[in-house]
Amino acid sequence: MYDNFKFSITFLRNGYRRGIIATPHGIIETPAFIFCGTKASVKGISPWQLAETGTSIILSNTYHLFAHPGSEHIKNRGGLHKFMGWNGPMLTDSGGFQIFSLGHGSVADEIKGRRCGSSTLLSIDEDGAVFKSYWDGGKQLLTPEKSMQAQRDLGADLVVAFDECTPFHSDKKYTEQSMERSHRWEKRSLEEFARCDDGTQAIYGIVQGGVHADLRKRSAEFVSEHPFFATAIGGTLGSNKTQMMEVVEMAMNGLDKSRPIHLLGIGGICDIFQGIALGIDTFDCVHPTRIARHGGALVKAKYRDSSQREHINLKRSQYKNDDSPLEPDCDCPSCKIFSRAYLHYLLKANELLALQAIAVHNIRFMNRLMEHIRSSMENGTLNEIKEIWC
RNA sequence: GGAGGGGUGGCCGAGCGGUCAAUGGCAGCAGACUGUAAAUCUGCCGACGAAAGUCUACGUAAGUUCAAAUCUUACCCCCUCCA
Repeated sequence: MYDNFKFSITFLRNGYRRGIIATPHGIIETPAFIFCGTKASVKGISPWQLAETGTSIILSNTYHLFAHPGSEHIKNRGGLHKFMGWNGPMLTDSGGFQIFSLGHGSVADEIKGRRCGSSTLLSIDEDGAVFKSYWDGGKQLLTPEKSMQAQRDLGADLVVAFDECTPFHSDKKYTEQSMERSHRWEKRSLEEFARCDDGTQAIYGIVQGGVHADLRKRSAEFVSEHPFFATAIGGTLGSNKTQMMEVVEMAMNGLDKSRPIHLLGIGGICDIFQGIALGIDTFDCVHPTRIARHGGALVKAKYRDSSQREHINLKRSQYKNDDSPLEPDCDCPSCKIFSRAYLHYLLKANELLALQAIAVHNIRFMNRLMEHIRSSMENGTLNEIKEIWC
C-alpha cells in the first residue's frame, strides 16, 4: 500500500518539523494549510485562483457529495479532480464530522450550549449513521464501507476513515463508547480501503477521545498500530484555546511521528503556530474562506483594529474612507488593486466581487503564512515571525 | 368641476378606540463564525437615561371620549377614474 505516496521529514527541531507529502497529483510542502471546498468548490473561488494564490491542496466532503450529486455521478464524470478542474493534491473528509455538525450545529453553538432547532442526524448505531438528506429529504445511511466506496469514487489522493466526531457536551462514558465505536469504524474503513486499493489513494486514521488524556492516548495508539498512511486529530478539542492545545498534546503523545499528522478543523493564526510547535504538519479550516464571505479579511498584527481579532471586519463604517489596501505588503491581486474603502463599498452594495476578492486575499494570506513558517524553521526565527502574524 | 382612494418612525409597509414608541422588510450600527445545511446567524435601531422611567411622535388644526395612529369636522398635499 501507499507505493505512490511518501512522507519525508526534511527538517526537525524541538518537535516542530518541515516535510513533504508526495501524492499522485503533486507534492504538499508541510506545514501546510488545506482549504475547504466542501461541495466540490472552494466557495466563490476558481481552481486557477487557488493556484495563483499558491494553494497546494484542497479538501472536499464525502457526506455532501454523497447526498448530492452522488459519488457515482462524479465517478462517471471522470472523478472529482476532473469534475471540479483541480489537478493538485486533494483530500476528502469521510463525513464523520457531519454526524456532529448536522446533529448539533456549529462548533461554537455546541460548545456554548446553543442547540439548533432541527437536526438531520436521525440515528447512530454500530453499522453507521442515518441522516435525513438536506437535499431531497430522503433517508441516507452512511457506514464506514459506504464512505470508503464514495471516497474511492471521488478519487481524492488522501481519504479519511469514517468516524464519529463526538460532541463536547458528551460525558466521558459516551465519549469512550463513541471512541471505541470510531475505532471499529476506522478498522472497517481500513479493511474496505485495502480491499479496493489501486495505489491511487492513501488513508488517514483519526484520533478521538474528547478532552480526556487517557482516551486520547489510547486512541492515538490505536491509530498508530494500524496501517494508516497518516493521522488526523479529530473530535472535540475542548471549550477554549488552552484546552484545545492540551487536547492536541494528549493526542500527540501516543502517535507514530513518522506519519503526517493533520489537525482537523483548526485554522486560527495563533492556533496554527501552537499546533506547529506540537508537531502538526497540516491544518484545514473553513474559517479563512467563511469569514471572507462575511466581510472579514485576515491581516497581520500591525494592520488590525482595536478588536483584537485576527481579521478586520470590512463592513465596519471605519473602513468607508480607508484608501489603503487590506495589507500594503501583500502580493495578492486584491491587495494590488483594491482599497479597503472599495471592498467596504462592495460589501455594503452586496456585490459578489467583495466576497471573492476578500477570499482571494485570505487564501493568499494563509499560504503566505505557511510559506513564512516553513522558511523560518530552518533559520530558527519561528518565534520572531509569530509576533508578526499573531 | 364630480367620484373614489390615500398621507404611519431614514425608506417601504402593517395596524384602524385602550394590551402602540407602534408587526414586518430594507437601510444603518455592532457582534459571532475553527474536519461549511453559512454570500449565514444574532443583537441594537425616536430622544434623554445605567435602569426604572420621562418626553416627543402616525399630514395640519380643532373636536368626541376616562382613553385616539385608529372616530368626527375643517384644511393642506398625493394618486386613480369621470367631465
